Amino acid sequence: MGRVGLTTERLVRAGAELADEVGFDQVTVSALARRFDVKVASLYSHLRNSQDLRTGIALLALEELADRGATALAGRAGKDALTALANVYRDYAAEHPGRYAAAQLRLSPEAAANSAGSRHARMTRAVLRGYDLTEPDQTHAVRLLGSVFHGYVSLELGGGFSHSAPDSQETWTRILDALDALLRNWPGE
Amino acid sequence: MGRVGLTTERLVRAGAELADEVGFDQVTVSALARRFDVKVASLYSHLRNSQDLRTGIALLALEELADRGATALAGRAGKDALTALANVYRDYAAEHPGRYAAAQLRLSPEAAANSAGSRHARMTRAVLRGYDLTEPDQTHAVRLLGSVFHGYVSLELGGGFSHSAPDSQETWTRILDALDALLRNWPGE
DNA sequence: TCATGTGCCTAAACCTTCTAGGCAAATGAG
DNA sequence: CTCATTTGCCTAGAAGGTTTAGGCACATGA
Repeated sequence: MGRVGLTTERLVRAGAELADEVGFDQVTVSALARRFDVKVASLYSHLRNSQDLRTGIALLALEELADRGATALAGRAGKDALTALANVYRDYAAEHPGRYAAAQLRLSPEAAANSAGSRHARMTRAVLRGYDLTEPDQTHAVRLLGSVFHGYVSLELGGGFSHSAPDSQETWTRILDALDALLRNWPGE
Repeated sequence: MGRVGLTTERLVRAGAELADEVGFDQVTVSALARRFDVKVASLYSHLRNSQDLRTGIALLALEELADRGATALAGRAGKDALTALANVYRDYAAEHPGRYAAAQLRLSPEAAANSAGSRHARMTRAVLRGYDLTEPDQTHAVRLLGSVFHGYVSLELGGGFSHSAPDSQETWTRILDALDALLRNWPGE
């Protein structure tokens, strides 16, 4: 039996693909071993445990999302930037539902610190530079946008908006309009 | 060995408690059997399978949430109603994190039809009666509120807003102010 | 060409899910 | 009250996932 050339990197990537195909909670060390046609124990030279694999997929997803966000925001401002960033999350979730689910994994403090989480916060702040908000309102707005993006995408992914009129795309567009209006006219205290 | 008096009902309730204590994804038929000091196989007279248990917990959580919502909305309108319903979700998630996680479970179409899901949609519509929205804007607004409530609560539960200023309660209050302002001034097309 | 280390292996323990079949306690009919 | 039936929890066991320990062989660099 020759060597297959396993690395943590390759395992995490394959795990991410597996997650998109069968769902994040069906990602198992055994299934991954099958995919590489290798015995299960062999993976434990590259992974501390199965949680390690899941964390790796989560970190990968967060990086990919941040990369897409950075690209989308380049050269945009105001509502254009808002829409672009919002669509990054929604489109990524549609293309990679397993990875998106992974990105919601509760990370340990150390893992969170090493994650792209802060890039996401910074991107949202970048969007808000197009609106006239100062602290602490800007932080409130960052959290609102995070909530809406995450909430909408995960309800949509769960099938919450399918099979009922009006269609989800229409609502999405109108919600972004509404957020833009709200940010331009943020209520003072 | 006497009989313990297991029923599906009791198992689901105990499963919900277990979920709140150790997390929804740690809820297992084995752990439940341990809790009743009974052999695992005994539970299979009352549960078709472990997914059945999880679904039962999800349905219980949705009912409890809807009950709390109905109580909170009684006699309230406008922003008062908006705040009351929003706090139902947030407080329930804080008190019962495992059950709240269960409520996010992707249900089969049949289970969803038997769930309290439609009560939740109706409650949100009831809140919106205090604002001047007609279809299809009302549906857009229902979806926005669902997204914000769910998104905020799940980010908060995941620890997203802890250990950074301003504190989460402050943001929550300001987000509800902002949503109220937005609904009173919903942008037309 | 040999020494070393690494990669994947076998073996085995332990846990969770789930099915089949059995005994005994509870229940209800006569 | 007694007996038949139902029901509740049991033992046994298969199948699959996680994880550790230890081994052999292939790759690498001296």
